[in-house]
Amino acid sequence: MERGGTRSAPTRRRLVEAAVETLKEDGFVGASARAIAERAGSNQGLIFYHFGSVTNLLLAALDEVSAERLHDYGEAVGRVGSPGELVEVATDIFLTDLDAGHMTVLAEMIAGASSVPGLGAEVAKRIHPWREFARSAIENSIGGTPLGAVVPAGDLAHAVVALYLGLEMLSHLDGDRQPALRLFGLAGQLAGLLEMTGASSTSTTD
Amino acid sequence: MERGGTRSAPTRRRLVEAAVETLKEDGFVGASARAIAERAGSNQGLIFYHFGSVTNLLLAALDEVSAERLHDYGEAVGRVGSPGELVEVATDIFLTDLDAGHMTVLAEMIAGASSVPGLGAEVAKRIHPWREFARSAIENSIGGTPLGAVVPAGDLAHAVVALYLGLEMLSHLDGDRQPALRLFGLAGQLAGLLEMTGASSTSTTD
DNA sequence: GTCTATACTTGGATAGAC
DNA sequence: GTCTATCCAAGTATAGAC
Repeated sequence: MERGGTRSAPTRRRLVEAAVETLKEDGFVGASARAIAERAGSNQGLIFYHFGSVTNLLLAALDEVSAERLHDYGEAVGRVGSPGELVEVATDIFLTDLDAGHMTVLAEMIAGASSVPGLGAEVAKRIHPWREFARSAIENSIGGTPLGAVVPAGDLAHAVVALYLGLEMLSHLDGDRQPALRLFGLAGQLAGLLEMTGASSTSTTD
Repeated sequence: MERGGTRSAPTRRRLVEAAVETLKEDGFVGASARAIAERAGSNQGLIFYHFGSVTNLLLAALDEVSAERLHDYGEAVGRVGSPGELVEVATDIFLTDLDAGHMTVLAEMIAGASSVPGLGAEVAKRIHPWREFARSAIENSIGGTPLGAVVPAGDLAHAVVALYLGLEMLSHLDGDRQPALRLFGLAGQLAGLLEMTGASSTSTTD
């Protein structure tokens, strides 16, 4: 239901969506005010009216993707206990993100941050929740196990985010997602092995 | 010792070096013909004379870094046997690359490839040797062990390159190399564990 | 809030003098 | 092989009409 009077932000939203799409398809370099505005079906000047600068719009795009992804991740991981299940869900998430290009937005913003003063800190701020989410999911999965006692969840989370990012970039580069797929298969096997050797944390009453 | 007559390619080399530095400091977006030429102390037009386009110069820069790195890697890994030693050497290499910004060149080129048609394939071509090198080093290290029988070296190499890339991007983003450092420490511990449980491949005559 | 028009800057690329 | 000058396209950003 729409209000006839103000209807405050349809253009703003369209610009953000267009910015996301442009980052996915044309990368950071291709994400100019003109390119984004054209994709949004509106004009270039509105970007500066609504966001002040192209950079701010791109950050809004990153916020959008970040929020959406973290929401979906939370739903997916909510009902996960064992490491095996976690890997299974992570594989699913990874493939979804890869095909939809969600991570491309992140990767392009990180790389682009090298070129725009001050952007790095803003991007870092927005990546922190991803790492924190991974840490929490990992802790819930291996927190009570011997492995969890040896390997700090925070460090592992950092590695997972980095690997996630690197795999996306390589997959995107030559359009081949097979190597990444095989890796997740491998991770699944290792997780299965882990569940049999170490004590699992799922519903084990001692 | 310099020849007085032709002295064929000093400018060309200076441009390549300047391109490398510019990619490191200002990223793909900042690596314009004018910015590179200024850093090289020569003028913009020479880039097109020598390389035809900025993109070609950037690829030459990537070639340069790639060749130099693979050479150094080869030297370092040449005398490595056990997984523990491999991790040790890898840590050293990683820190060197991180501080020198070698991987930044790679990361920026991969990210920038999204924006320039045809660049992706060229960059992919130049990354292939890195993966192949990693595969070979891994195979030499765990090839004869039980782990090597379960985990394909090629898949692991892909993961290593991806992780390497991802860690560089995250470290570069917020200027904090501590998380990456802790990870390598962790990897060292795991490798040590591996050497004790599984059979090591180093000089074991049965 | 949206559109058109425009100022200003930077960048890729070429021509021509030296 | 190098430098200057220049063209043209694209980018950011603002002003002002609607």
